[in-house]
Amino acid sequence: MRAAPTILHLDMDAFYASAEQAAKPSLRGKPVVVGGLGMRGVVATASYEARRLGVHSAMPMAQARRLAPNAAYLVPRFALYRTVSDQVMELLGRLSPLVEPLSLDEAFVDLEAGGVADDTASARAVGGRLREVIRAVTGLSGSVGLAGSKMLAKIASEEAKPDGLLLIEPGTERELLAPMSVRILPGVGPATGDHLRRAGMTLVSHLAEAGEAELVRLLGRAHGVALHRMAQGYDDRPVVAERDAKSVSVEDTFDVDLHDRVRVRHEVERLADRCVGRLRGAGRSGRTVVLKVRRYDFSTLTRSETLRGPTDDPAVVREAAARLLEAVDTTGGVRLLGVGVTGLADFTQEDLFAQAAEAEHAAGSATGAGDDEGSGGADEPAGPVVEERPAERRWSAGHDVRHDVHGHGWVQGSGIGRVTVRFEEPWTAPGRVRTFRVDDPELRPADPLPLVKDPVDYSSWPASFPKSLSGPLPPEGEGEASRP
DNA sequence: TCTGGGGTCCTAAATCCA
DNA sequence: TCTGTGGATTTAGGACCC
Repeated sequence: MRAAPTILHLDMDAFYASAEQAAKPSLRGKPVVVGGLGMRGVVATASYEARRLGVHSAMPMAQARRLAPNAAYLVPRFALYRTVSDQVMELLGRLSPLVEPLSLDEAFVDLEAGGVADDTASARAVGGRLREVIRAVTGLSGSVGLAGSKMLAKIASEEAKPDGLLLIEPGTERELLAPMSVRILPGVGPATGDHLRRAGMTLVSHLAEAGEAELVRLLGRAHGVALHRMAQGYDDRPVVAERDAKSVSVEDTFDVDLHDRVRVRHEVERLADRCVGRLRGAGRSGRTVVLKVRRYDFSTLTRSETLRGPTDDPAVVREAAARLLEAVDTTGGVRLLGVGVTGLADFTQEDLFAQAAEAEHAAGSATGAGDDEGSGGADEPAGPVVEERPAERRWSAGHDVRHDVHGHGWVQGSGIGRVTVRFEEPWTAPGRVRTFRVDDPELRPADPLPLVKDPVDYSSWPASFPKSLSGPLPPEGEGEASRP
């Protein structure tokens, strides 16, 4: 364990929901729930207003609607979140070459490796400034945890939420952890938590007292040893930048269970194509193809097949997935299908063969430009299934639009030939609502607007601060959450 | 009243091989 | 040649994370 608390964990507060509130002034201060709107959707993020009503992530959407019938329900807009995330990660990258993103809204930063902090005071100052800059650039708040290890930095940011900063002083780690629930430790989820509770261990102090041998007996080698160390506040995992993906997968849950075997086969092929599209988009290839099937009763099984060498050929993956499906009993219905590829490589063994072959008969088997993300397999294999694309434009709730007369807005809802739009921009007051025919020629889909109109120039941060923020450093912990 | 989608890591059994 | 051992690889499943 390093002496100084120079590992920083940043966690954006209720990220998706906050981004939607920043984009849509009329939703600020109101409960907002972002997640899948289908009949089998779950909550991805709930705003703090919605959390007060008992809504939390991973909750079935139907349950959320009962708890918060008046909340705004929105589908996630990953393009927007990724844009904001990129801004945040770029700022973190200025603090240190060692930035480890965990998701769109979370990352570790090794401040010491970046040379921007080497003691408690400087770390706290950098963390505080970072929060200011993130707010100025993105319009959103993030919470910061600072400690001598990843685990403790993450626990600190968790405790600091929302919109706070917490630094764990060196030497106070064990007493801080001791009275906390075992569930705060990374790797202790519902199952392990239950397991430990049945053994009489609910607090971190219980784990430390139990001893390594006992935990290993209970949880197995790797988990037991790791947990015992964590319980004592000991964690020397380094911050690792740029970790390569180890697998690529796609999956779909269907609104109603699939019973038709032909349809199931067809969906598996589509998933295989989508998976390969993503794989190619990342410039990778993979050797092991995995099929995932969730049945009507939620029982889940996987089947996998390892090829002789890595591939990024859609036909190869499709055929492997189809073979795997042959060995699966789907009577009773299929709830979810997934296709994945693991054993990733940066090259394809068949590359040379494929290139030679393609050069030969230039008439060529469909190279297919299969790199499109999302929009689904463009070219269907010849078959009787002709999917009619709905001619009517789709206006999905929450998405941005532009009207020739009324300007920028977002879709509040649509149905029976009508679409309702609220006209407002991130920097305007809450706007008016108007309703149009779905085929109104003056109404078009639009890209999201940036959340901040004229961001202060932070291009030289952290080397220097703009005038408006270059006052003296706040005294210890001012304006930040203090330790409970 | 049900339970998303994208990943990671660990375990254990079976199998193969030197 | 027979037997045993130990490792690596493949496969399936489970837990966990955001």
